[in-house]
Amino acid sequence: MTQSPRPEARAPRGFMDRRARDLAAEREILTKVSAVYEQFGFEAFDTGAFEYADALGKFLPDADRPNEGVFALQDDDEQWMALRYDLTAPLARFVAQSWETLPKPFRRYAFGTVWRNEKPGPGRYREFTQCDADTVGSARPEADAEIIALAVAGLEASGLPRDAFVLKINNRKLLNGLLATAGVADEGQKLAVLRAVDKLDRLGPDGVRLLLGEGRKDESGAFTKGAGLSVAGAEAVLAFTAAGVGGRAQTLDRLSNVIGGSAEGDEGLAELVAIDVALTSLGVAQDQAQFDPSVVRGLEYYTGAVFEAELLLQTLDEKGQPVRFGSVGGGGRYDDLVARFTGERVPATGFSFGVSRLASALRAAGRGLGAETRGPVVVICFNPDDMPHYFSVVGELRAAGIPAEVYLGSSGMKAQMKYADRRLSPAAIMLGGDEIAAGQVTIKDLDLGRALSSGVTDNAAWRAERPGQQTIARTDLVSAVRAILEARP
RNA sequence: GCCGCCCUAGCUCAGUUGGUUAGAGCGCCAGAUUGUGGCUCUGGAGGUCUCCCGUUCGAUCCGGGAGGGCGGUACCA
Repeated sequence: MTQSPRPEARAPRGFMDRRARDLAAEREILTKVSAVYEQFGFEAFDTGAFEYADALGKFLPDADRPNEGVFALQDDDEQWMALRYDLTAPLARFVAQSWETLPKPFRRYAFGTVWRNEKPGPGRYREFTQCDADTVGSARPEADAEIIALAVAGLEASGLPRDAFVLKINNRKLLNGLLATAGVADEGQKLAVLRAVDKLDRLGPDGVRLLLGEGRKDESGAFTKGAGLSVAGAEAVLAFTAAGVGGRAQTLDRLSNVIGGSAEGDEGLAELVAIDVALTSLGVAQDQAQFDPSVVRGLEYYTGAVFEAELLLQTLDEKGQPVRFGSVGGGGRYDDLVARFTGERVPATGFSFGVSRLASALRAAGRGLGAETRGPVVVICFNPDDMPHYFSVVGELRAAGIPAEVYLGSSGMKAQMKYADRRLSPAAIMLGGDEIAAGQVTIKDLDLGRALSSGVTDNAAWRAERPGQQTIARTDLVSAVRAILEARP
């Protein structure tokens, strides 16, 4: 037999192993957010992990670079398939495929894993869970307003404090109108302007001014080419992005002064007015959803309103540096996505957030599942011959709704106690020869012991005291364990 | 993708001006404690010093390349 080298035990980079604590936090988010979304009339919906690559749009694998951006492989009929990189593209495909039979507008939400084949970074993985809610088939601004209200309600339901985040709203048509007035028609130039504005929070107005004009050299000496706007054009864009201060009505007033005149800009303004009216009657407060012209959302496919859920938390990392959480989710109106399949324009709008990102935001806000996940009641194994007794105990406990297990390792008693301690078990059950003969059980309250152990200095005394330990009639097992659980939930 | 820094035990890091057996703290395992978690003490396991090529009598250390990590920048459906 040939000696093959041992594989290195490690997860692929960008892929995460998650233990009970993280999974519990994510499951809780999923449960609470789903309830809110269903209350808004959105139905649960999911698609498969793979799509045919051409359905995913711009990142078409080719023979040379089949995995650029996505994880792709060839089906046995030679068709390229790719793991979905978001939940919107599969939705567009499904809607195009099922348009005739769907109730319209189609309102759905989805939790699902998505994959991106790109360089991972801190807080950036190649596999993660997204949650999306979308309305397909309504061009009304009220559809956008409902998505915004739903996003606010969903984030709040997940446990994010109301003052820990704000939904920022903008409309692509405003900037398009502004640029049209300034004589910018080139799509590439428009995109460069969007990218420049997107960096406002990081580079500040001066850095963005450079990027709107000729370009900017950063600290490392690298040069980024600018959008090539005139000085007047750049100033107009900057004035526009600075208009988002105060309540929604004030921002609208200020915007109408800055935008003035262009047909597309006026259309965008009118949509924001309608959104404001709807939000107000839906009870979404001024400090929960604001208009902010500096919000961009990089994506090319947005055609109207865009939103971003920004975290306002100020926290410090291990080194004491302030942490910018930035955006926890975003979305907007995309009226052209279904048309890629059908040729027919179908208006759509939606919001999306990353579940693990939200979970870490909740942790930072002190609202995460702080407690470790509790272990089961552990039945100590003294002698394998007595297994039937041990299993009848866990059987009773389980039947009473109490998580329980028999220790099935091979270590001695001390190690078994340590095991139960490490699992954060509430209690250990001891059923040695003596107890079995006497029809009794010994129950050790581990929580009580944990509370007392910090004050103990002498090992012999600690062991002699046996805090929280009681030997009772076997028939009282369940009620005694239940008493321990209820005393310290 | 581009630029910079880094890679020694499970983790955090010492160290060798290139010389036989590479260390610490924490963690892990065991004993002291025949059926008891913490503290303490004692002992133990665990390393091709990231990999490959080169220079050298000799490389964990010097040079080149690759891989991985971190930071910045670009991109981000």
